[in-house]
Amino acid sequence: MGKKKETITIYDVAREAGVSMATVSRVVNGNPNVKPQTRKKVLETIQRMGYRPNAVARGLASKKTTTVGVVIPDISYSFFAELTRGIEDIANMYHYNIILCNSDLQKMKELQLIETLLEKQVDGLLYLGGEVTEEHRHIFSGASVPVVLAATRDEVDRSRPFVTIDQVQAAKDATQVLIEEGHRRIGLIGGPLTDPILGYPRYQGYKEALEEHGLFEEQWVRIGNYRYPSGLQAATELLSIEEGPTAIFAVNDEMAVGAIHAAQDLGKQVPGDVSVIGFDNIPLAAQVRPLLSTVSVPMYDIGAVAMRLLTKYMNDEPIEENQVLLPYRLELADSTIAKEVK
Amino acid sequence: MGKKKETITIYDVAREAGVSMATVSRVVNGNPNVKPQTRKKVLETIQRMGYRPNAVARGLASKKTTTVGVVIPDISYSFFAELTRGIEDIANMYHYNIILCNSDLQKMKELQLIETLLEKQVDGLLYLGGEVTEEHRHIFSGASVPVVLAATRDEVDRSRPFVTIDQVQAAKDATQVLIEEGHRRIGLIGGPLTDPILGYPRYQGYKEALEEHGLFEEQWVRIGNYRYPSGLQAATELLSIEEGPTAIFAVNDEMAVGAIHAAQDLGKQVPGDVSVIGFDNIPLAAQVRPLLSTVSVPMYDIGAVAMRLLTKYMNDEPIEENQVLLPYRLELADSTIAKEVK
DNA sequence: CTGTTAGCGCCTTCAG
DNA sequence: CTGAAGGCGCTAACAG
Repeated sequence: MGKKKETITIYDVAREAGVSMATVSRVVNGNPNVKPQTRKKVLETIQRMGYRPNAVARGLASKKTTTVGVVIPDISYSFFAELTRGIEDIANMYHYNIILCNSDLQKMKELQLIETLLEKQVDGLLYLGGEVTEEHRHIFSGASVPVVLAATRDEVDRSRPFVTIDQVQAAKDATQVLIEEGHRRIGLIGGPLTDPILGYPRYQGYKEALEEHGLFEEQWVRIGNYRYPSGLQAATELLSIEEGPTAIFAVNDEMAVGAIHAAQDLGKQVPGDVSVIGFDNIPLAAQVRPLLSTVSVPMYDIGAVAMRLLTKYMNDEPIEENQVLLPYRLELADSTIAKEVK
Repeated sequence: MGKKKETITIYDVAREAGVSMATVSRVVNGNPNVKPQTRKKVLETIQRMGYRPNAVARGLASKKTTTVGVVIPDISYSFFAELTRGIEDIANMYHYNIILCNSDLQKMKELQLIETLLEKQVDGLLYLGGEVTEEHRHIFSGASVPVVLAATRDEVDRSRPFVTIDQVQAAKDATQVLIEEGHRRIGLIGGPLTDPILGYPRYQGYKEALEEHGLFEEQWVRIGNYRYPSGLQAATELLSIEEGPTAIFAVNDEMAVGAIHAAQDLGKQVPGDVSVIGFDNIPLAAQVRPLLSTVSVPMYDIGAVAMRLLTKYMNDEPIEENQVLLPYRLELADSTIAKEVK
């Protein structure tokens, strides 16, 4: 390991094969302007010498690294893991690699990572799930490479490309399901309302749906941190209230499953005594009893579409739509009573 | 977006600040041999001109990219997502970035990705969870950068560094728990026996434990693909047998949870009628009722330790141990009867 | 402490 | 179809 092999370069191959560096470069890059016979000879000596092209040198000379930067809140969240899979698959398909960075949604860390990625001369940048502040806008617009947002959007710079879903409407639809089931007291397990990406919009959708029926009551709102334990706890509180909620909308699946277990731990039946609906449709939703009703978000597709959009920018392909709201779907399973409304 | 800004280089800064490129390079790289006053002046003009160092050029000149390659089976598996988080955190701490590649355990894809990563001049390589074949050994030993294995090992080249756990012993311990509970018919939901990394070793541990008590019976072995549905199905089969198993060891948590649900769907109590124990201790294990007993594998630590080991190689630090078997722990919860044996 | 000078390995005109 | 030559932006001795 770590042997300091004397690196063999394009120059060595050229000498060995009796051609010029330019010719070797051409065959390495699949340039058609090479006589088949010459190409064959070069290919052979490349093989024989075990030559491996240096992508860094190529990057410096060509100003392309075939690498894209991906800034993500936390890869251990299955939501983002799924999204990243979509990104990587498409990236791979177009022969790009991805540099993955976890930001934990810390603004300073995000900005610093973006800066680093730009220094590394990525050909494009994908910024996932985080807030877009003034500083972000500044660095994005100063970048010489395309930047696409995924699972988030910029509410100020309306021209910034993005791929996500309509959070407000989806949350509204989910709440609507519970209303149509006849519930009058519907609790929310939300995310921080200071979170402009998920927390607030989903709260807003919930609120709008209830207000249209005069059912909104602040007392049934609890705030969690998107993780299972917080859902468990919030639901335990809500369900311990005398004359409390008979249904709960949790703004993501982890918290929703926490809510189901809270109900069960309190001896309540789901959905008999309490209906629960989640959001995202991560694998966990199908790995719990009762199966969780949820808003199915096309996580993989968000990543894939965002990456595809980015490749279009990087290759100067024509772009018809650079701001896409992907469709979501209500996945009604066993934690609510109503089945397949639509 | 994508504006072709005329790139400003170290040379521009030097001219503007009235110093040489070397000096600018020094301040950019924090070299102490610069008069404070000069440093200040340079820093100012860097700031003013909005100069951004080009890491590709630096990489070519210094032969270091501060980037490591990570080849992983599938980031959407929470096991690997967790592991990757450990890797990235440590990488970040040492100022490295990671290029992440999913291999889906396809040998050809693995080899091709490794090749690409080496072309990109990564300073080191982390190979996770996959089999190490002759071709792998060949490319690894030909690489001029260190390669560390994580969550896998090379059974042939006994010198290749790795970080993982003792799979056989852990599986044996898990099985032992069920034996000590008094079960005589213990089913296995395993992975493919052709999988030398997880499938076979965990099967082996199961088998050894049972054989020591004369309890091994081929008929109670079922093979899944590590995913929830396969566990559900395998368990449904096992539990439908007249005089079938009264306990099940699933070689990973997803399948184990599938087994719990299979039992419940058949009207059986867990652990009253059937005990279930899993393996890995992914978050899901704590998000199911009853809480899953499992073998707790330090996923994050495997990643972190492997990355730390890699940094040592990359920085030529002294290395005391380059093959580490991390400790695992039996996490006995509610899907088995015995509590905290130790 | 600071400047000069070679490259790092490859791509890309531009001639021929 | 092929070769020669000039960078890409930066680091790393080596002088001074």
